[in-house]
Amino acid sequence: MVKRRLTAQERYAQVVKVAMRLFSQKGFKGTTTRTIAQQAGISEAIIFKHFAKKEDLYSAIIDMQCNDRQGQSILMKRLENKKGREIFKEIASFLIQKHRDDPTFMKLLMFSALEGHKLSNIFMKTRGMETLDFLAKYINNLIKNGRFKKMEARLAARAFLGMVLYYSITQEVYGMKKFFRTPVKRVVDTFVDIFFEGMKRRRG
Amino acid sequence: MVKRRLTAQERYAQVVKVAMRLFSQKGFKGTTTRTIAQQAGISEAIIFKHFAKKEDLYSAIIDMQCNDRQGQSILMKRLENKKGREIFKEIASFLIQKHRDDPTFMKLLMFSALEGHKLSNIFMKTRGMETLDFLAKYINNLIKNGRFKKMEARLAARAFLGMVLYYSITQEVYGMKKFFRTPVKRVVDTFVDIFFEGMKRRRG
DNA sequence: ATATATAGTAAGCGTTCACTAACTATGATG
DNA sequence: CATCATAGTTAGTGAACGCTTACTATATAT
Repeated sequence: MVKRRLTAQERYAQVVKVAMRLFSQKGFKGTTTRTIAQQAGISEAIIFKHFAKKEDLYSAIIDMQCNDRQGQSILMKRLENKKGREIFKEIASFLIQKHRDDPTFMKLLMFSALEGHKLSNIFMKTRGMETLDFLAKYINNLIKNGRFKKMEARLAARAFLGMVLYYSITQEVYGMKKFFRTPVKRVVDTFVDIFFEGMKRRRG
Repeated sequence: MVKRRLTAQERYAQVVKVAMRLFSQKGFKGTTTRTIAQQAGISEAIIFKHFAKKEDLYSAIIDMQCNDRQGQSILMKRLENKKGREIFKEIASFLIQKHRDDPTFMKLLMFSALEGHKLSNIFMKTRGMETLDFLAKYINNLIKNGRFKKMEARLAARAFLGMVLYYSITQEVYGMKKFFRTPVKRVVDTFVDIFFEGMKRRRG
């Protein structure tokens, strides 16, 4: 088994991947370039051939994550044949499962926001807002056709995303999954039921 | 203006306070003992007279925060004359306002969870669970007297806290307050309305 | 086969980190 | 006023940090 020499692009991508994992586990300050090099199986100098400064690794991660529409398109496919309550169920279970299977990006985003890097800013302004607006738009439709009561749609969207994403944060980051092992389906059903019933327009 | 020499206890408390502020701004790894000393107006060596290791500052913060029942008792006083929907409104506005006025502890807790310190673990196991159980118990009462539908109370409590706390996180940590300036009252009314109506038992 | 571009390494640079030893200044007490 | 416990300082320590320099190994093109 001989290690093939990687091309610049391959190595670049690998280092970004390793850095992302480590930043999400230990934070930017908590991750050393030495460790990144070790985990990537190369010498430190190689990292600095590709990235002038350690900080530049963060920019590369931003590019990668902001351009990666894979997760979004998977979700959109899953939403195609759904409507009403099922839309919210699909979104909730998608998010909870995604973060349960791999909390890397969620943690990275939290670290980024706390450490004041641009990643969280850029991501929130683009992808975060997209998600919020998508939900708000959908909620607005339900308001217009009278199934939901009049309501500030974006605020309602934040309420829904709050239930779901704070659940993921407490489970995966705050370690609640050691104490609460409720099946995803029940969690989703409960959250969506509360939200959907709470949003319903009622006569009288 | 001559600086009085502080007693050991006074200095101890001051250093903990400064450390807490800095840890919440820059994280544990991102805060140097030099900076703590500077901000406290003393030399580094003094810190190590009180705390054998930098890590011990974290333990001191845990003690301080876990024993501080001030916020909780203020909230309990405010809840005394309230019932029904007003309880949830009071809790929501208390949490949102508290974190808006001073997000220090929220950020500290997030950093602690991400950096894997004991603070978040201990706090969640004690105070976090207390809050959750308080809410769950209250929700259970409303279920028993038939105003709320049958429901896993703890999960419902997490849904409500999720709306509220994720709102605070996005506002204060993810920088959403630059874009969303909705008055607290409207946010609280919206969230509580969704939750309370969503939880209501309905005939038929 | 040889030249050339480049992936990769070894070794160490100056700086900053957590932490310490050896000392000095202050203030309360007799 | 002298004593003495202790709050506080100065000036470092070795180790670890981000980053660089000067070099070697390997794949590819002619």
